[in-house]
Amino acid sequence: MTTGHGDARHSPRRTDARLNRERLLAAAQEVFAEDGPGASLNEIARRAGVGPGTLYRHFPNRQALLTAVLRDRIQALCGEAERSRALYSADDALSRWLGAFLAHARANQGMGSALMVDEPGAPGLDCHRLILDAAAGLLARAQREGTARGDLTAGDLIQLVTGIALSTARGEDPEQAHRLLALVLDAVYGAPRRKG
Amino acid sequence: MTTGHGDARHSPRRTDARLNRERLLAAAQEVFAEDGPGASLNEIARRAGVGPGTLYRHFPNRQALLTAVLRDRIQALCGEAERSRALYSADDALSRWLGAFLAHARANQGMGSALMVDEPGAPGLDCHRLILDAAAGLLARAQREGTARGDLTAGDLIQLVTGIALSTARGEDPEQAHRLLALVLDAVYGAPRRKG
DNA sequence: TACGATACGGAGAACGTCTCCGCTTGGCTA
DNA sequence: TAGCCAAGCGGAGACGTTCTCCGTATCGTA
Repeated sequence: MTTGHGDARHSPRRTDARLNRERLLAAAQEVFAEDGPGASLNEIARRAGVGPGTLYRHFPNRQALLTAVLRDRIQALCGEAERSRALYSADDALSRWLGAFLAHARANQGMGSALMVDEPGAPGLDCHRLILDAAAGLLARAQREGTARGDLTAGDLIQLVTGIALSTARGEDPEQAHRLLALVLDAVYGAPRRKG
Repeated sequence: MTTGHGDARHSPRRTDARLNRERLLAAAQEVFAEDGPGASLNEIARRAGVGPGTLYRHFPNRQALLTAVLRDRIQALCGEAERSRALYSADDALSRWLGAFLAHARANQGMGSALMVDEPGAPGLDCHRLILDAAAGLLARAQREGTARGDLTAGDLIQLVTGIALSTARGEDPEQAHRLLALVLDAVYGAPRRKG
């Protein structure tokens, strides 16, 4: 893995700038977790101990900041897909990973989902493609070696699970997301049913 | 049908007030359709030709305005459930109505969905229950007379379709929502699959 | 140590939500 | 028809948020 690739792209030359960037990411992680993806960027800057201008120089908009915060986790999530692939059967690997993806999207109060849904800039695309590729790999294998139905694209699958995350993100029933995912998985593994 | 019931509850005594309320609703319908549920309330007031204060007296918050705008459509939607019930088989009635519900939620850019997800105040509850009851009626019949699986609640079903609406509301592929709904319907009518 | 590029920070413009209160106006009563 | 008064209007303005601009401070280098 090219360790320096993703990081070097955004790391400033001066050490104080790099430090501020890290402080901003840490603060953003906190505040987003508390107040959701619509949290005040001013508050993030304040908690990071920098001015608003500094925040906006490092991250030109909310989306860029969200993407940066989630980048590591999403990379980890997609790495998990590889491991899942090695450990479990084709169907189980897909199911488990979708569960992890759902948990991730929900834990971030739809932030990750926001990345999938809204994509105003290029930064979101990275994560979108990353997730899409991970899902596509698992799905293709489940279609080849498992029982997943063939007429299903990774994009649709991700969109559906993203929808579950979005609609249950603020709900009070913590089990609901699991039930809905199980329902969807039933469809994924069930034979396509022709409609008369 | 008690025609005056829902209307009388909110109609002001003075005619100018009632007129302003109607103007506000019309403007809100326009602006929400253009800019989504996060549209500027000031802009709505401006386009209605009233001051912001007037808007906030009639509708204390965004949610109340959203609810009022959607109220008629939601009532119509739920009325459609009754008609569907009479015209089609149990399964078809459910499928068709869910399709209509999805179209409604998407057409409103997640407004209707916002009603389902966020419910800070009582006004949202009306619509939520209305929709839930309509869905529950159709689902119960499809479970009794049709092939819908028994371990499924109307709440879960609505939440799932709401999720489709949310995640596809801003998407560019207009067919995706239909595909996702079809997939979900496969699960609804497929036999529950026990997981080892 | 001195210099120049780099980055900081906060003032402030623009916009949004929502409130308050003095003025207007509709509808009832005589 | 005239007059009263409560219901209702509207916009100024307090306050929060996003995002920009530019004078100033600081880092890294020579």
